Amino acid sequence: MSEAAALRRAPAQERSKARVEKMLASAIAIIAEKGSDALRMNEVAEMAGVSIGSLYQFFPDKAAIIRTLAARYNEEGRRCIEDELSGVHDTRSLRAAFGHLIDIYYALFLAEPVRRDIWSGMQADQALRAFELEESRANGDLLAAAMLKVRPRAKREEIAAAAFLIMSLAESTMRLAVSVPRAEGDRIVAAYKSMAFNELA
Amino acid sequence: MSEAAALRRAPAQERSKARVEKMLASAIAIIAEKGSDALRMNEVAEMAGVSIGSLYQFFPDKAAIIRTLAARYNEEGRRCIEDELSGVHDTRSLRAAFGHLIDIYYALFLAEPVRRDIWSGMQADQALRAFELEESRANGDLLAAAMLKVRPRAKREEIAAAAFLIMSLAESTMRLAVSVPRAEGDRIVAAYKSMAFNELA
DNA sequence: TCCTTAACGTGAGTAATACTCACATTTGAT
DNA sequence: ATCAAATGTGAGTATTACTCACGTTAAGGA
Repeated sequence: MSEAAALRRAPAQERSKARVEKMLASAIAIIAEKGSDALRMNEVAEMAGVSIGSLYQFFPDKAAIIRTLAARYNEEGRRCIEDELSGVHDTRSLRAAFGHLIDIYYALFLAEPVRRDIWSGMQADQALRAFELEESRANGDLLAAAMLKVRPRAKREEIAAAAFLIMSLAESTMRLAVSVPRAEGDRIVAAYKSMAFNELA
Repeated sequence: MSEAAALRRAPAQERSKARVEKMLASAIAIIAEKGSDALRMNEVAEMAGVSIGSLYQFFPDKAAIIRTLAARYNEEGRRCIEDELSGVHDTRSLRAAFGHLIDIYYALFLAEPVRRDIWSGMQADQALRAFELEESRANGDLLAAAMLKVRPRAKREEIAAAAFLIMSLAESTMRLAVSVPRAEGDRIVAAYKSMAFNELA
């Protein structure tokens, strides 16, 4: 899985597996409390009750921690997308599925501020920004497949670009929406649904 | 102006004014060559031919340099927006103006990679992210005014939210478009125009 | 049960870099 | 000419990501 690539060495024993999870949980706790800008490797190690050396035994660098967490959030999002789009067979169901998907995403962002803070951490590193782009592309491919079902005669390249854009901007919209007062965020999400609906089919 | 707030002390004499400009020019050169992740304060000072102390005499921290550069790019963008939207009087002219605006923006992003790299630098700091949000809001207000001219009976709050979103996502779209091969970028920009058109009026 | 080996664990130490500060120099006004 | 304010300097400090030489534990074979 994608997590493996981020790790310097996969934990083989149960003992170390639990320790790695504790490191990640500590990182989440710190990000939740102080934001990803304030994530300090020594603090992660201390909170997890391990030495700084152990932390680096498994994570090659700080970006690897951010990347691992992002991969988990992305995987959760990916499953939502697949679930929602699997039953699409016409324009009506595509729009319904997409609208539902946006609602779920928005609820996730509202409930878990760490989701947004992780993203901030991702932007600090060139490699992480590239990773984020790949994830959006994968999500775009899923949407493109659903759109092609509904509009089989459309140009594939245009559908692919539109789908990529729609999924990528959905993320941007969520980050924007949770950065402003709730009432305004709701209006922003509604506006995005409206924008995307016309482009879907 | 907004630059003043970013400076620790405004240069009063001609001599220092020129030196500050040289510092900014050096920062741009470094970002253009190696990206904003690789911006080093000592290198900026060295390239500008000043001591590290002089650099900090005017810029309180690294973020201030990024912020000053971003403010200049934003001001240029703001003027484009005002110019284009000033003549709007109906749906047709609003769409034409917006389409033209996007084309200009895209051309700017393609011609000046530093524009995108500056943005990456902005995301590294909480205060800079907040600054970026304010800028998008200001741009959104300009668009909202034009939209209200065309749709005077619409709810102001909804127009404001839609305009804010459209301008904010326009930036996101540009960054995405210049991150992929040119042909794909063109399709993405076209898709965004199409999405936004429906929401404008 | 003992031995071997690989996995795991440690934390003082290194390197890079943002930023400071005590002091020197230059400029403009009187 | 003289003073004060503005400007200029760079060695030094603080922070923090990351290393490495060495110690400890667990699993498997004899």
